[in-house]
Amino acid sequence: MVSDRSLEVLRVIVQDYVASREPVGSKSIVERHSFGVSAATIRNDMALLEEEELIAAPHTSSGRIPTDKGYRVFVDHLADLRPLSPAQRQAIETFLGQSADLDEVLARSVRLLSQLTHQVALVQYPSLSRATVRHIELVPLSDTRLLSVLITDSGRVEQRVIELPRFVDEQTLTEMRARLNAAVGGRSMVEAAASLRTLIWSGSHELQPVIDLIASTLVDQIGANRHDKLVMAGAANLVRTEEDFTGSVSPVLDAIEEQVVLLRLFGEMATDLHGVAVSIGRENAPFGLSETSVLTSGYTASGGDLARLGVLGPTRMDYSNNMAAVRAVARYLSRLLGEN
Amino acid sequence: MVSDRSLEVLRVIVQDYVASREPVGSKSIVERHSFGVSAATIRNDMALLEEEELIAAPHTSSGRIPTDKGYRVFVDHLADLRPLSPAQRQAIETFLGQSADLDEVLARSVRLLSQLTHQVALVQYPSLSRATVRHIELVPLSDTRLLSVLITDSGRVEQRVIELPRFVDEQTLTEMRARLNAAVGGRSMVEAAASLRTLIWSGSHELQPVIDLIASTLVDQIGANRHDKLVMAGAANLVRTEEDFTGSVSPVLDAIEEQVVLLRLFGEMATDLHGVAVSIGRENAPFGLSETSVLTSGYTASGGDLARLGVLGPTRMDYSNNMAAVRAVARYLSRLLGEN
DNA sequence: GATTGGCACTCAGTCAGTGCGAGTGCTAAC
DNA sequence: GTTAGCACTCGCACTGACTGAGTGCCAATC
Repeated sequence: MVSDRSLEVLRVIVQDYVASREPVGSKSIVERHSFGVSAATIRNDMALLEEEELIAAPHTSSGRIPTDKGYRVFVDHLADLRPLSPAQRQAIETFLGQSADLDEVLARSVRLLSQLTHQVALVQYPSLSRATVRHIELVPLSDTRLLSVLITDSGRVEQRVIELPRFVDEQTLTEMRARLNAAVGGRSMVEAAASLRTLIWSGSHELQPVIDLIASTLVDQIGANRHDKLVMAGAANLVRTEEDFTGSVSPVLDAIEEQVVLLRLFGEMATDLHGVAVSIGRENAPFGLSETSVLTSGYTASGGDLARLGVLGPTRMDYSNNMAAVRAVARYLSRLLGEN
Repeated sequence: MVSDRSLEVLRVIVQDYVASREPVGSKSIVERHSFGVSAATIRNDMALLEEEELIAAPHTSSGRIPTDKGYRVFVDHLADLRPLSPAQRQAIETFLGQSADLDEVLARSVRLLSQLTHQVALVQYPSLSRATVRHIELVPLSDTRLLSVLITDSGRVEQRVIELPRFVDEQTLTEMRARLNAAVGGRSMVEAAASLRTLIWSGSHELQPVIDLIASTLVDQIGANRHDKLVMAGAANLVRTEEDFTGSVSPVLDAIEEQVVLLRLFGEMATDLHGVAVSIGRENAPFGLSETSVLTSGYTASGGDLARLGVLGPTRMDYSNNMAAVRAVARYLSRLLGEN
């Protein structure tokens, strides 16, 4: 069994290795930390940790570095969620303080997060699922082109251009607009979609195909879950930490340009709702990210819509700081978007 | 004076160096190309080219590589705009064939371009300047929160959430909506903004501040030129070509995350309208991109709105292919968006 | 005058050999 | 359980010799 001191040794190994990028040896531990015991004792502890596969030696005779399992224990039991520095808090305030539309807020959040953590930051768009339809607008762009705009009570807007099979006059359009709004206004997205699917046009029969087309486009807009969209920032940070990857970073860069992969990863990490979920190294192997760690946290937008944000970087990262940053930004974003 | 054959030598030096990443020597030239002269003659030509600073030797005794100036001559006089392969044409068709909204089209274009060129691709959002206002919609989100939606005839939509100082009933809102639409409907962006700035509320005096607030927000929306926005894809390609940069790629990655820089660069390259503009190596020094080349071309969206797209990569790149790809995507995009 | 063959010279890259030092593992003593 | 001592390992940095691609120049040739 690993003793308390052994765990303490693991902690300083993780901390020192993260700070210095160099395998840490027993001697440097007793130099830098006051354990009150000699290097030999530390060595015994390290032998224990190695037996448990919490640390490993890159070469036969060199310092030790944490394994994925070691990081896991560190994150689960040893990491103190270091509170953000005043400067960092300040950064969040000034960065997100000014109000703006959703796109803008998320774009700023992701940049902020990448600056706070020096890693690649990711923010998922909130799902539309729980919102209700506030308003539908139909705007003629030309004789046979129509812009349909769907507005939800959370203030989100989806637009789509529709090619009409035939000309529709302004008068009819007004009627259609009224009819559509009556059918969906105030309803939840699911209800609204159902209502649209069975919409019957009370006027001229010839217009039924037109209204069908519009309705199906709107259903499409409702279904166009922005949940499958995410924004990213700080790719440069990956290159800066290139030495932390045994191979090349380019497969990692490939993976993070493949949004689908990241979304699946985000999905699987959705267990822990408001805490920070951490997935380390080989745990991410199914996503082609076996040398990276991913920290995510959930945030809630208006209407209880849920999404995640997080950072991605080499397993050798400052978990304490990054977890705190992810949590702080998620909370701040929840507050900012929850106000609606 | 550099003879015709010398220029031909420059061409093959550029081509071979781009293909092999290795300095090319006189011997390998006569081996791979049928000049009908001996290596010694080629050497004389190369001495000429070196005198003109079109090629340079990395080490005293090694093959030669093109200088920035050499690439410039190559691009201006020697590059044949190699037509895209059928597979590439096919890719463009399938990638951009399906209709979708602007965001989606641009997102696809940028990915396509990065795949065709294996470089970082950039697409600027078209400016709103020449569009006219089609419609303004005001949607109450709560008692004191209002969503203002601005729709242009090019089918673009700008939204903004407004905090009202006081409650405004549905009736009044309808009047305001009508008033605003009357003031701006069908007008160009510039005219609409002017009209909004001087808008007087004919009803209750108490509501003047409210309409002022809404009007100023709308002016803001009009001014929110999306021209200052661009999308990027293929950052991974930069890392893959890392060896082509003498130093690190990380300053380059920094620069391309700084959208402002790229937009300024795009702005300065706006000379050549429909051709492909090329900026090579040190020509980009003011933007911190002195080891990269940028190829851009303009495209036109609906209403004559103009924007640029292009690729960015190491000076050692396949100019012929990339220029052709940039031009092809720009043309296709113009056709796709111009239809509106 | 352009082209060519010949030849000495340069220099980056590679590879093996060497010495150094940080760090371990083990054992015996405390 | 802790400590000191010591032999051993092995990555790393350094060195020096060697190789080969490639040049520059000159005299001969077309």
